[in-house]
Amino acid sequence: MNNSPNVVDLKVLKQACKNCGLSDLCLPLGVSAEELEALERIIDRKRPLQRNEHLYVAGDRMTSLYAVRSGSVKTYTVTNDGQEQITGFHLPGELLGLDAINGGLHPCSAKALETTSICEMPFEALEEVSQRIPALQHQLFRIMSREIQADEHFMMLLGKKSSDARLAFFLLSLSTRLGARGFSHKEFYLTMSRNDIANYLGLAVETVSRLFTRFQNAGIVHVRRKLVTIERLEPLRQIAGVHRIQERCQPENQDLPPLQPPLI
Amino acid sequence: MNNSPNVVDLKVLKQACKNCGLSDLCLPLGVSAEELEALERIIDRKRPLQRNEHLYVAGDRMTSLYAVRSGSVKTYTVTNDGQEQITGFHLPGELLGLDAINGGLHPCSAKALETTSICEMPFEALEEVSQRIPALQHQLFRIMSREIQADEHFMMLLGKKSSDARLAFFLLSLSTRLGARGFSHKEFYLTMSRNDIANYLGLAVETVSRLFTRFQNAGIVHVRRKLVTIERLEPLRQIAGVHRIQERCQPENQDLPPLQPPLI
DNA sequence: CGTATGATTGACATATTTCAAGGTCTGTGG
DNA sequence: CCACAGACCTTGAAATATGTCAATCATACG
Repeated sequence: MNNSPNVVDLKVLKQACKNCGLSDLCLPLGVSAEELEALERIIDRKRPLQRNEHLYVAGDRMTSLYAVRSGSVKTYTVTNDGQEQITGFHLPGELLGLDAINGGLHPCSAKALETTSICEMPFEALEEVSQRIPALQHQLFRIMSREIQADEHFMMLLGKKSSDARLAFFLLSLSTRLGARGFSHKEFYLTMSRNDIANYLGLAVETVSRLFTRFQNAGIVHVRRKLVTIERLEPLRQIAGVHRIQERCQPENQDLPPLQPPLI
Repeated sequence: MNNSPNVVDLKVLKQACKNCGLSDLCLPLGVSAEELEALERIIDRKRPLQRNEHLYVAGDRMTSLYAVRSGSVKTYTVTNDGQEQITGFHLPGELLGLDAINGGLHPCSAKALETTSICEMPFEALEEVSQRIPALQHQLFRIMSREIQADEHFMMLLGKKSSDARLAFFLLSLSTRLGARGFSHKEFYLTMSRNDIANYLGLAVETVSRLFTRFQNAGIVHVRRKLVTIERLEPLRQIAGVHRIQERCQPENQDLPPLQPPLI
């Protein structure tokens, strides 16, 4: 079935891009069938990570990029005053390690939030292959560009948006990304703790907790521990002040009471 | 002197990468002399922009990346509730437009803060050339990676740091970047307004203004309108809680009064 | 089951924003 | 060259969103 010359491990090859449901989210987008083979040859599938296991830690030499196949990963740095700062949560189909190309060392650590399987792509090989396959090079540029764009968007969130807008955005982002991966848009498990969410969004845990209760009392979401159900999408969008990227900006955030003010 | 076949405009060619003092900050880093020629052939130098002139506006089709040659540029989006959000200030040697590769449209607008000259690099040509020149491809990956890394760092600033840390970081960042470009580390003009700074740092103008006075009263910087003089670097670093990237993290932020508390 | 960890809730503290006023440049046109 | 207008910046006082501290509660896990 697979005529690759270097059959090291059947399990590895079975999981290659061709048969991966994520291929349209991940690298192979826009890469032809033959080109895919060249790509597959360099991609390795690591043993799955257990919850809390590290994929790499800050300071590690960067040798590969990684794609999440299933599960989820958080990346974080430790600031010099010793506190953790989460830089991102990564879902299936998303790439990890792009921030390390520049310096050759990982500036962040990456830790599995649940049992997670990962594809490893040795970076030098990836560069070499993308040297031969324009579509792959282009795709890599696109992926990095998308990351930059997302970061800019997130900077706006942190710089200008209130706590409720941040949480709403966070939930919508998860919903959209999980939806794109074939999971439910409406109902999902949070694989990260409230602490992680707060940390990521630049808020205190208590604030996040209060917001969940407020959202729930307002009938917008239902939250039971880690399980989130989005009940009404539109209000959530309003709260997030969604900024549907790539759309002409018309003031859409007209009225709507500010989420039942303090909601005493 | 230049044997390029398509001599359209002498002025353009005179300004090519080879003679550009910024080449070690900009694309050509790590590109050999011959390779440089191929690169130069596609780089165009636009007429300088006047203050407040746009290089592109959000929604424009992306055709080129741009490098700042001299002057400075701000990039910003307008959120759907109509307020501007500045996503970055760009100094000589820095690239613009990386966030647009993904969608093909510029998600931000770019506006000159002063008279500014720009190199234009048609993106398709750039991709094609970097297909042939591994070092250029690598350099592009690195530049995008660096951008991602910087964004992550900035996210931490916005999410976790106090207003004084933000302004201190901002001043240090300008100082470092200007220094790398041959300008003074210690004394420079702010080409952006207080409003722009506040907007960028996620603060109110008034807060920025007060912080400048506080820093000045503490003898850390001297500020007279747009002219900033850094008097004492270390305290500024302490306030910023510098996170010297790529260094082993040891708590270095020990004591030092929190900038003469409220400084009544 | 009991313990530990994470989540929630309340009361209080505070950094930063908002509102309001006044001050200071800078460029323009007389 | 001067006067003026408008933008920009600074400062103070009051308001507020969010953080901090502390206690309780729920859940998961050994």
